[in-house]
Amino acid sequence: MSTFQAPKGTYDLLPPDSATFLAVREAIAAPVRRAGYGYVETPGFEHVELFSRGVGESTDIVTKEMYAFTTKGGTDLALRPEGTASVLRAALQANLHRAGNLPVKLWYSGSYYRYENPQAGRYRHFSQVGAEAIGAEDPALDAELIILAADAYRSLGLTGFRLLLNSLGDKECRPAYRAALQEFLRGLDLDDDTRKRIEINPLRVLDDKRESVQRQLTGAPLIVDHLCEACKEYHERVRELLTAAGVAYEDDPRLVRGLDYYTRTTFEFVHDALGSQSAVGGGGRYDGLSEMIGGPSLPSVGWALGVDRTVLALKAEGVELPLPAATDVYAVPLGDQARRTLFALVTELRRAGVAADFAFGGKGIKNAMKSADRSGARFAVVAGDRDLAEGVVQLKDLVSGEQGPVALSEVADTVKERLV
RNA sequence: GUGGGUGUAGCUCAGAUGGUAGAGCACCUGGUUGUGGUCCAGGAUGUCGCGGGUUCGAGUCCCGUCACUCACCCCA
Repeated sequence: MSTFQAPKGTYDLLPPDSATFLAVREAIAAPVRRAGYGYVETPGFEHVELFSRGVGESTDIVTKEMYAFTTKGGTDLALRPEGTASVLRAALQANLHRAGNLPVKLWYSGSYYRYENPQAGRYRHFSQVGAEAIGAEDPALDAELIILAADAYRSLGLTGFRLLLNSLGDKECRPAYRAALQEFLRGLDLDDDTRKRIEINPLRVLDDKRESVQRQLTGAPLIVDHLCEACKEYHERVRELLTAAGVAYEDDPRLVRGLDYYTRTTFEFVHDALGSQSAVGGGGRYDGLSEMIGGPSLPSVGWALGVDRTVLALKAEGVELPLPAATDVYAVPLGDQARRTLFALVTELRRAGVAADFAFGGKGIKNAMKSADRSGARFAVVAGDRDLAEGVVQLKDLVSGEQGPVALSEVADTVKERLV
């Protein structure tokens, strides 16, 4: 232990667990890559305004969870609390939407930061893989993204997740619904903070998990009953396409989500074995966000899936990902001559595409063999003067324990053959 | 921001009513001077989170503090 430890709400990714994280990131990314999404990487911080205008002044994310700071030059920046606003900003800045090939499809993978009290599944520094389809209004696009996310979870072997689906309406129908909801909520017995929320963002009151609040919400007007024809039609198409693709969903008329930019389709993937922080991923359509941050009208849809929480979900379900061995061959030299020869052999094996490692540090054979065992390697290559005089090494199968001489020049081919 | 729980060996954790700190696993050495995983024999390991108080004496009781953790809120 050093004097320092990772800051509150953060943790280090270390072997062997870190391999699972990499695998999860890749498993989530694979389906979107196959669907024509291109990789985008944006800075870890942005102008604070991008988030306050994009994500919404009334959201918790902006009002209390942002790591905001002022630079020496007087610029107000914030560590990114989410990905969508940055990605859209980057696309607009580079005029990707003018290349004439809408939608612009992008995916990303990175770290996000929120100043919150940590608890199970909730960290101040967390990882998301996200995908955004910018500049097209088409229910098939909403469905595509949802299907890709569901397929990603499935490919990992997860079975305990559910998909919650809702529509939040658009600028046609949402204002009327909002007013109706406000009127209903004002008549309830609620605390001051919640009363304030009624005026700023009434929809989010529906999401309150406190029982005292939920009890009063039973007769609340629901957005489903207030959708305009266009939204109703759109939502119905999304649902049809999901069903046709074999993706099960649950209609959740109370699903709101905490970011202001969502319109129409919203969804959340939840996992029931994760305790309080059950959302493993979520997203939705954000038809007005581009204009909010000074761009043209670009109806878009996207999602972000939490890497940390997906890993927790795998653990909760007892799913072990099939991770390839980090090392296939471990070289154990006896004596100086053998060190030179085997080190060269290790380099040769690596260049031939075989994962190989070497007993560094001049340990004794017993220790070196123990290291070979712990490396997870299938084979150990042992050689001393005796073997080298005959131009061979001893190739030992660490699973069966069988060992035999192999000509030095044939080690690579032999190993490759026996590994498959 | 607000509550609850927990801090003892590398890890998981025992240590009623205060009396000089333990187990399992892991680790190291040897049995095998050229062989791991099994087995056998032996071995090392602690500012008992930190600071103060009570006491002849505190891992144990009291106060404070820090860290971790779970939950509210919110979300990935």
